[in-house]
Amino acid sequence: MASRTISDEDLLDKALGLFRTSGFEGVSLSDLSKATGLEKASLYYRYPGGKEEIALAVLQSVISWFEENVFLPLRTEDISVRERVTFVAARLYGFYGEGTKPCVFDVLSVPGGGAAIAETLKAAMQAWLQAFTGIALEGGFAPDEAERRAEEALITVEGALVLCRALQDPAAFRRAVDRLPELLVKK
Amino acid sequence: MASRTISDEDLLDKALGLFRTSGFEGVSLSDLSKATGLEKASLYYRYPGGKEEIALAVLQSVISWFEENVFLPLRTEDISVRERVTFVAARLYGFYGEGTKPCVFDVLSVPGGGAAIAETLKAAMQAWLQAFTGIALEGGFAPDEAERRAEEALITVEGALVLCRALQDPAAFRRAVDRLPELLVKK
DNA sequence: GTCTATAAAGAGATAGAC
DNA sequence: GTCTATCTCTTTATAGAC
Repeated sequence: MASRTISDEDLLDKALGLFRTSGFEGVSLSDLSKATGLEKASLYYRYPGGKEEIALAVLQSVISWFEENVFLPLRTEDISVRERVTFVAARLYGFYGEGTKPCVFDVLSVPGGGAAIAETLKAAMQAWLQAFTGIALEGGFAPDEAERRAEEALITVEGALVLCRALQDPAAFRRAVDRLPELLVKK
Repeated sequence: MASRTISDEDLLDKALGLFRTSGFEGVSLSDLSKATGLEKASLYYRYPGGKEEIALAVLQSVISWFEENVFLPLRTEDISVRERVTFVAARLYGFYGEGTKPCVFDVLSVPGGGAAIAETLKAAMQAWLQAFTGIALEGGFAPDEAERRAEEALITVEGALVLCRALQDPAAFRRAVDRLPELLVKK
């Protein structure tokens, strides 16, 4: 029963599922082993840095997803500014499982994962903020107002996900996502 | 060197400091022992249920704080509606260390603490939502709009704290708290 | 009511076979 | 490249002295 190999992509996807719901400290190598079908030693072969390196790779894969599905579409001028925001809102709605799946940026920002994770996280949030600021500028707001609204939009997404998790009810996330176009595009 | 006793209040306050920053899984009994000055066996004597019972007691003490400093002031008719919101905003600003201290409702909503914690958390968030809805009604909004605004206000507080933690910068919380009066009171 | 001491289970991590 | 086996440290939890 040799090589029950799993692709890096699938592996990180399984790991993402664990980390985003249980957090860094809440996930053990045994959990990762069970979820991926790889023994612990095999996980160390692929990620010599252990759990921290896996979490960091998860984070980077999520950042790639954002670049492709959020940051890039917001800059793509094929469609109107409002349509871009609506498109991205739909992507985010899916990525967060209609409000049922926590934000890995939020959950992994709880200390325990080490400095590399904290710094990667910080950069990711800054990039997200910048992307929202950019579209708000294109949406017709003055620079200061655009920054304010980008921050409010990001707060809305993250805050709604916290609310949904605590209330055990995803409904607030639907309403939050629906607010994004009004927040980022001037009428 | 016998009874280096610590009051329940001080004990839970130390425990709150640990849980709100590191989460349930990120805090060990050794951490609690160091922070409180009590040996682990003594912690079990006071809280036979161990870490879960301590976290639950922490949660209940925070809920008591909210009843006294948020829910009750919002209902107290000595001062104007707007003044009540401003007062509560200032209390929240202090409780969250000007944006430097995470929300224990957020952090403890990550699974791992057991069902009792999850249910207590849910009830706490519902109570907070209800308190904000009440003041928004008094603030001059129609029932539907009051509910919407209460949710948005709660999302703003929680989301801003997530942002501050990830960005390692408390500035957004100041702006979030300042938005509460406009959100909950009609001009 | 707090302590020391320790049990039992689980964690992260590595050696070496295949 | 994945496995089995094992090592060490930390975890939760309890027994029993004071």
